[in-house]
Amino acid sequence: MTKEVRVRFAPSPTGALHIGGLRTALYNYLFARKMGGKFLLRIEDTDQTRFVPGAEEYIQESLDWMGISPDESPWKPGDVGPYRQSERKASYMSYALDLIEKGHAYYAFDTAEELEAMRERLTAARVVQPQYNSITRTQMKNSLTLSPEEVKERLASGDPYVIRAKLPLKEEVRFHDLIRGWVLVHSSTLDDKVLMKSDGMPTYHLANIVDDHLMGITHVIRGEEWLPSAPLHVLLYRFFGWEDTMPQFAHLPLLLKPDGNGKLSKRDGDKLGFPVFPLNWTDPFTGEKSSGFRETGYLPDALLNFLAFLGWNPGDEREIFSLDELIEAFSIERIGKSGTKFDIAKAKWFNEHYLRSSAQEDLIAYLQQDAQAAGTTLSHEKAGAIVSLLRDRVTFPGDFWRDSQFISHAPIEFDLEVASKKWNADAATLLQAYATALESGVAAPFDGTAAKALLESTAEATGIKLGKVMQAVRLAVTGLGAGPDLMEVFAILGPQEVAKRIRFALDTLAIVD
RNA sequence: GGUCCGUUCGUCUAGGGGUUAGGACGUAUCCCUUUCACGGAUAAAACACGGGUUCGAUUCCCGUACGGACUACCA
Repeated sequence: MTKEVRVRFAPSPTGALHIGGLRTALYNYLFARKMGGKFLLRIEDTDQTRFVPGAEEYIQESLDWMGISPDESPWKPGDVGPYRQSERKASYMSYALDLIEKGHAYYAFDTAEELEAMRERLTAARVVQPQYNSITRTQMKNSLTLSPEEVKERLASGDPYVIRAKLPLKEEVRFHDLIRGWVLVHSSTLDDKVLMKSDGMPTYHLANIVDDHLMGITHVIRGEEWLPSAPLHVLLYRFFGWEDTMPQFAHLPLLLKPDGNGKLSKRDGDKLGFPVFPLNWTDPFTGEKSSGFRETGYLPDALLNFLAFLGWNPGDEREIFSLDELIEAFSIERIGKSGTKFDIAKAKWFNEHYLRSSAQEDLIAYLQQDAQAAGTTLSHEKAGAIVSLLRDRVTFPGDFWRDSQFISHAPIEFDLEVASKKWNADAATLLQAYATALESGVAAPFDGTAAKALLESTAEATGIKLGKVMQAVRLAVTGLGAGPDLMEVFAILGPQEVAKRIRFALDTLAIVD
């Protein structure tokens, strides 16, 4: 029997969860579900200087909103907790000491100034890459160069120190990445990374390996930015003697800027006018606000579908996938290798698709909410009519309210360009007659068909070709030159309101032809 | 600079030694239609470059170019 698949999403709570992080979480979730395994959330808060209040909750809420909640998390602990690294602090030191005992790590007492001096010295000597490594450590203050007595003394007197990994001078580090294949790195290009910081907290590298091991993680699916440090991680597994249970790695291609070059960043969203975060976020320190996909009007299913296809595809030509279908179709092998530019137009297309297939009642609820927020109320019936009218023409739920303003408000001014082209004596004659007919009372129900029949008979009676004046009719009643089916609009407005608007237009618009 | 990773239409991608290099978004045109959308149809649009290997390379290999990540007591 094979081991149960366990994967984790391990963000740091340093701000709003980036959309790229959300995609990483999604892929982890899909893989876990596909394999019948578990998806865990571990908060990597080992850098207390960067901790941002609210960030954890933001991560949780984002995942919940997307429908990809973890099976185990700080809020839903399984039996390998705690799920916050700050709460696991006590355990890391013993692992670091174990490494020292095995000869794979050492104490280092160098001050920031000494490290800086070392880098300057190496740069001056034209060393291409000044780093703390198997060569330079022989000239630094650490437990490899100092006498055992002095080390003991410094430790006892509370001298600040870090623990560094002792990397081999010459060794090929080779590991298999599920997405990239074999990756080969020579240990001489690696440096002696800090494992334990002087504040007693582990760095990412140590905490990550220890926790993944302790939590039984079988697959590490993370961003490509981790690829360069993966060899160090492999070495650490080896040092600990955990190589046989080392997780498999899969390094995801990055999300890139839509235009030029580089990794997609917060600024891009601001600049190009689309969100790069799942939810709205206000930085608690600077007060800076960032908009979210949710508040912009993206449906979770649409965002899910869009995100899944940024770097992955099912291998056939289907594009619309529910979460369940994504789970069914997902495989790590089909994740691409190259970076992916973020194209918001495609996201909109997905959103339109999902919006059109949404339940009528949901859309009515959106519209009624917006109306309420604007200080009015819309009856369920009227909201329903508006939703039916606009359903195929909107991108976001908020568009229902925005694009139906002409229904809630009679025009006070008219599109002058359309007026100059389309408003003429024939139109005025027809509208005059139509308004009179409406005012003299119409049989209920006044639906789109009835409105149209009456308009057609009026046109016939006045001898005016309807096709020639339709746009003028629209202009008179809505103030606009284009829009949804006019007769349905009339039905929603009702005969009295239509007549009233026509009278106003007749009084206001000058005949130019 | 160094190390590592990558490169098929504008974008997301399928494909893979011999194909009219397929799909989707976007764009354009046409149809539908009282307008605008929706929908339908059609079109323009790609294998970064140079060497190999091969009967044949977009596909395999090597270079070059370009892009990206990393290069902290951040993750």
